[in-house]
Amino acid sequence: MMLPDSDPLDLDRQVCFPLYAASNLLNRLYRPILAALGLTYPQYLVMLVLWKHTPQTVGSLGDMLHLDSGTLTPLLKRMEKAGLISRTRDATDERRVLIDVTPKGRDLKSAAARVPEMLGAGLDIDAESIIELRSRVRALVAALKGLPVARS
Amino acid sequence: MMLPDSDPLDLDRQVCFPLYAASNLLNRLYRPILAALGLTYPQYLVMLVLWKHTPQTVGSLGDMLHLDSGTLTPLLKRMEKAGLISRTRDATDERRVLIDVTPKGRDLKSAAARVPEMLGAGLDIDAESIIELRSRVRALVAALKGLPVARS
DNA sequence: CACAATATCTTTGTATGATATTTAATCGTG
DNA sequence: CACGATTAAATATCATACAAAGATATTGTG
Repeated sequence: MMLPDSDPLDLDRQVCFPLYAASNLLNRLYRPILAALGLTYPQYLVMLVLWKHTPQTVGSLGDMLHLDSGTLTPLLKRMEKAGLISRTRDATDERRVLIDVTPKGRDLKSAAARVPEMLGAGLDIDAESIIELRSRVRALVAALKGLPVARS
Repeated sequence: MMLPDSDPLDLDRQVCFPLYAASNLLNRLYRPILAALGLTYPQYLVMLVLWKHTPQTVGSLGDMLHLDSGTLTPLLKRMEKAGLISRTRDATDERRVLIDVTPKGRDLKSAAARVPEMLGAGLDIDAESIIELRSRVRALVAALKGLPVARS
């Protein structure tokens, strides 16, 4: 994605590149903090969803996190192996797999509550900037989801 | 007293999640377009740098793209195998590897010039929003780079 | 000059993510 | 009810990313 001025191949003019870099850098920042909980960042996102509402299907998790089953299935299997969640075929519709938190997964919630503040700690950015940024990025995500998906 | 919407574990309140989602969605959008050029998104970023200034070392590419050599080395090897770049030990300092574009890599530039406009095409976002977003994300990236790296 | 500290890149192991393909279950329609 | 179309997950393959460890080369300092 590009702004309508000058050299279209200038890294500094790209909008996507800072987003890509920010995503990588944030993941790097989260990693050691979440590792203490035995989680990766996408696994943490799955837990956030499950702590709000359970059970979820692989598909409903994918809708919320914008990921598909090809990514989620192996990730959820690792979480199951770690004892954080359970995966059960839905008796009503055997195509679906229901994802639920285990007691161990539920226990993690209190420790996770401190994660957001730990992240913000060293970050030299004011609240207004963060809120404005969040609003702008959300608008972009909405626009990206609204795009007609190219059918092959 | 805690307001109901101030739950720190609410997915909707996170700043990082929209950034993560936007990055994934953008990569998904870029993929088919760049595939026509035989590039992935990070490979495209490497080419953007090289088209501006050459040669680069693995380290200088990493500084600019915020990636480390553990990510770049295999990526650059694939690009070398594809004939887009060359990798040569620096005779002056044998620790360093100089990365340069091949004629084939240089030829790709004209085709790549149309990539940015192809991306923006279906996106329903006005220029002001994009500029504001870019500015905010850049500030975040700068703040993230300014953080003291947590030593384990 | 010796040699420990540093710098640069590579390798290894683990975990994402993406697309395409496959498998199994359910739905819709004649 | 039959059966093709659709849906939901799982699987296969490829390419990132990261941390940590390893291999070389260079630098700095006594």
